[in-house]
Amino acid sequence: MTPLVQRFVLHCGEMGSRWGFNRTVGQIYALLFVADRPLNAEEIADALGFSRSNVSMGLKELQSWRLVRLQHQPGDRREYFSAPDDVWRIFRTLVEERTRREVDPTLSMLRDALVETPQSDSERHAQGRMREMHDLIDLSTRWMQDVQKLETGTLTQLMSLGTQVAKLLELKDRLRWRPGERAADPADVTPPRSAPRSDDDAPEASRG
Amino acid sequence: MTPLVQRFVLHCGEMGSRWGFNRTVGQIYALLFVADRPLNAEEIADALGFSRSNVSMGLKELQSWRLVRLQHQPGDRREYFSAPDDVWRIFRTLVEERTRREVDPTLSMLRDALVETPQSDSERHAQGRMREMHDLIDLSTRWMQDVQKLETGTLTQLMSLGTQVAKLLELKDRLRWRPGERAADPADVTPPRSAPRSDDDAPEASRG
DNA sequence: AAGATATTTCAGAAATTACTGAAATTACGG
DNA sequence: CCGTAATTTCAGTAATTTCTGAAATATCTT
Repeated sequence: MTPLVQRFVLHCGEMGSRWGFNRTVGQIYALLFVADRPLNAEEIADALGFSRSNVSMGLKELQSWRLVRLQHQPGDRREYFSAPDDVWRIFRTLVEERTRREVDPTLSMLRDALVETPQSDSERHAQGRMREMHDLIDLSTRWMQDVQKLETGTLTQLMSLGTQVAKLLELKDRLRWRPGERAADPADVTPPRSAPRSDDDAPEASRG
Repeated sequence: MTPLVQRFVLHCGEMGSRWGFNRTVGQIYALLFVADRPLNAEEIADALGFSRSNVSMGLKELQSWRLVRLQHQPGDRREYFSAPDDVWRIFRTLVEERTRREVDPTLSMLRDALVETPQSDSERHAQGRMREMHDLIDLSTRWMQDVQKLETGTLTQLMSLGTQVAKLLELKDRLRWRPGERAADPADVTPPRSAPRSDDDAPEASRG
C-alpha cells in the first residue's frame, strides 16, 4: 500500500465510526474503493494488518450494508470483493441503509408516543415537541428519498443550482400552472399573477 | 419523568451515538428538548440518574455543538439550560456542526491527496477514485449549505414538493430565463422553448 | 474575605466494543 | 466420499470509551 492510499485508508478508518461502522470496516471499504481490481479476504488482511477473522466480520458487515459486490475469478474458489464503480450508487445505498437503520425506528417510536393521551400539561408539551420532531424528520426523509430517485444527471444539475431553486419556487407560485390544485403555503405567499414575468427574476446571488 | 418521556429519552440515548455523541449526551438533550422550562444540572442528573459530573461534561459537549442555550433565573445562581424552540434551528445547527467536524476534514484530506503525483498505474487509479469522492462530497455539501440558507417557510415548501422539483428544472430549461447566464448541464438538456406550457406539466404524484 | 454553593477536572473503575486465534463449518476437487 | 482450502463462529482478551467520586476551582452572598 502506497503512502497516498495509506493516508486515505487511515482517515476512512477514523471516520468510519461516524457512519455506523468501526475502524476495521472503514479501512476495508476505503481499500476496496480505491482498488483497481476485486480483492480477496487474505489480500485485505495482509494490506491492513488485520486478522483474517476480523476481515471476515468486516466484509459481512459491508455486505449487510449492500456496499460491496461479491464475485469469483475463474479457476479460483476464493471470494473476491469490490465497491461499486459509480460513487453516486454508493452514496444512495448509504443514505438508504442509514434511513432504514436510524430514521425509521425513530419515526416509529415518535408515532407510538403521539397516539398516547397526555396525562399532564408538561406531558402535553412534551408530546407537542415530539410532534414537531416527527414532522421535521418525516418531511426531510421523504424529501431525501424523493430526490434520491432522480437520475444522477438530474440530481447533479439540481445540486449545482443551489439556492436558485428558491427562485424557481417563486416562479412556480406566480405561474400557478394548475389553479386550485395545491393550496399555497401560508408561510411564504406571493400575490398571484396571471402571467410569468421576466424583469425581476434575477437570483440574488448574481446581484450582490 | 413520565413513561412517555422516558421512552423518548432512552431512544435518543441509543441514537445519540449515531450522531457523534454518547448515550448521556443524547439523553440530556432529549430531556431538554421536551422540557417546558429550562433545567439546571442537578435536575437533569436526578431525572436521568447520572452523576453530577457526568451531566456537567455532557452539557459542555452540547454547548460545543451550540445545541443548548445557557441562561439564569433571577435570584438563582445556578445555570439553566434549554434547547431552542425552533426545531429547524436545531436541525440546521446539527448539520453545520457535523459538516465542520466530519466533512471538512475529509475534503481537506482528499484535496491533499489530489495534488500528489501518482507513482504508478494503480496509484493513478486510486487518485481518480478519490477525485470522484471529493467531487461528490463537495457538491452535495455545498448544496446542503445552500439549501439550509433558505427561510424555513421556503425550505418546507421546497421539501413538500419532492420529486416535482425535477419538473421545475425542466421548466427552467425550457424558459432559459437569463440567456447565456448559466450554460446548460450537458447531462440533461431539453430542447429550448420560447414560452412556458401548462397542459402537460401535471406532477406524476397527483396523477397515479 | 470568609463561608456557602455551584461547577469543573481528572484519575481510576466500570462497561462496552473491537480484535484475535483456535475450532467448527462450508465448499470444492478429485 | 475423502482431503484440502476457504470461510465463519465464538470464547476469551485487548483496547477504548464512558462514568463516577473526590478534589480543585470558580462564583456568589454577606
